[in-house]
Amino acid sequence: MAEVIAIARLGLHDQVAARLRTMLVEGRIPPGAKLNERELCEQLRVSRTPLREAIKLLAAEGLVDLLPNRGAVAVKLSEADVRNAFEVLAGLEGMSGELAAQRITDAELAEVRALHYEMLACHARSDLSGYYRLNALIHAAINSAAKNPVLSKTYRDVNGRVQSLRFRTNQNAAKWKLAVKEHGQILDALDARDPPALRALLVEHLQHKRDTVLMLLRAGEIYPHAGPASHASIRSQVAGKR
Amino acid sequence: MAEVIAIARLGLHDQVAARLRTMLVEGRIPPGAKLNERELCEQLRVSRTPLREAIKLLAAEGLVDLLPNRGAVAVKLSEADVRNAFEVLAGLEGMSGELAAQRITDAELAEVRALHYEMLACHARSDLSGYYRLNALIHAAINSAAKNPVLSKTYRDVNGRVQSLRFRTNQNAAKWKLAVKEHGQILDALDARDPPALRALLVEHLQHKRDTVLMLLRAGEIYPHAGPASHASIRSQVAGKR
DNA sequence: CGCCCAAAATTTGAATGCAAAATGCAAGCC
DNA sequence: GGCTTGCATTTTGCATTCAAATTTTGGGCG
Repeated sequence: MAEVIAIARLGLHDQVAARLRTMLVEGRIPPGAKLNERELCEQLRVSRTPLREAIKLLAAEGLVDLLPNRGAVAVKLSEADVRNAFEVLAGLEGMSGELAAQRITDAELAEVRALHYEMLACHARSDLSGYYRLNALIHAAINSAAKNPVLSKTYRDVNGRVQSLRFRTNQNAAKWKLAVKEHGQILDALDARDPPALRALLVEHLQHKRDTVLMLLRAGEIYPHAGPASHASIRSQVAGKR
Repeated sequence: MAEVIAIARLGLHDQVAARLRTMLVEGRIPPGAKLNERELCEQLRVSRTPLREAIKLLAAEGLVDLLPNRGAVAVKLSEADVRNAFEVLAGLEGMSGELAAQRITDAELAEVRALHYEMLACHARSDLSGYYRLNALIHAAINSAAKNPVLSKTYRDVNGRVQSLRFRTNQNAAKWKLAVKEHGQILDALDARDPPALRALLVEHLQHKRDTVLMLLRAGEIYPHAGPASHASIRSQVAGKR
């Protein structure tokens, strides 16, 4: 009997962090909101200690800003923050593709192809949430094929910052179709083991995603209706700390 | 009166984290060593709570591995870990250079040049530690000139993982001279605002640094004499978590 | 003599308690 | 009447305490 129990092998602070992460990404804790410790304590039914540890973790991940003696607030990304994050993300994803095209195994490629077709199925059914799930899996698979755990972790870190925005992005049909087309080209480049091509495609893919997010951000469809200037300024200062 | 006082506005856990970081980078806490909480508590004269928070932070930064219910250990980088970290670092630095060449201001360029000459002075005097300091400042300046805080933070995060190795690297004269020559070319490319050239130079520069570190790592001059296989395996598993 | 199991001791994880800082409010002052 | 100042309340930060898990050690058994 080997791995009978793999449950509860997780620190409490990790569970709390995971739940908070979900709440932040799904917008249940709106951007700019203060994270009241006592409130969250009784809501999550845990003590303050693991909660505070979780908050520290999220601060390191960049999902909340930690103001000394003033608690934590959910980050409210400015347009510049989004541009910066996607710029880095594009670089990392391009790098990931370049390496994946060199190092991917036949088995891994087959799996990516399978996921790709599943994604096409979701697109055909207009199953947006399923599409997003598969989309994330495909990118994760490519990332994994790059055979560089440090790269994967770094990508996850940066991606976590804009994940909440991507989550709320409801693409229009045209954008969606373009994204699907790009995914086809990505698969081709991967199949041809063409590093520069894959890099270029992924960078372009991310740029399109960035444009979509920015457009919705400007239209105020993501952060419903709020003054973006207020906390955005401190945000920038905090980002350049240490 | 604007910025008269900006003192002591630092949380205790941050101070502790900073000291631990130094201890780890300088090797006062050797790689692979267990971090005993009680021990460090009386050594740093703080309670366990801020210490634990600091350790969690360092774990997020990748400087220590956090084993559930078993405490933290200082990371002992395997050769693969070093390769991976430098691979990402080269990508980030290349990206940084590409952007810096586009966005650097004349004033920033002048400052980089000044730092460069200071570095040459250190080289002439065989002042290694001064050289390292200036070298770090130059790279930070280029990073800063890229005008992307997310990129800067990401670079710092990844760099922190191998900083302890770079710190212990005593270059030989030939390697040193080559590095200085490369820095000259880097300055030229920056001066010419040539993004692709600067990218290529920085990537190459990082690769050379990687080779130097790897050579010393293999020779056992960095991790004096220990079985690298033991903890390296768990290290890899831990790296791919979440 | 070596191996395995069990109980003690150490160590980590979580909860509570206490002190300090910040926020909000109200009264006094200009 | 608006602004500042002092006090009360709330909230955060750190220390201490309690509980759970792990490692160690001692003894018994094969």
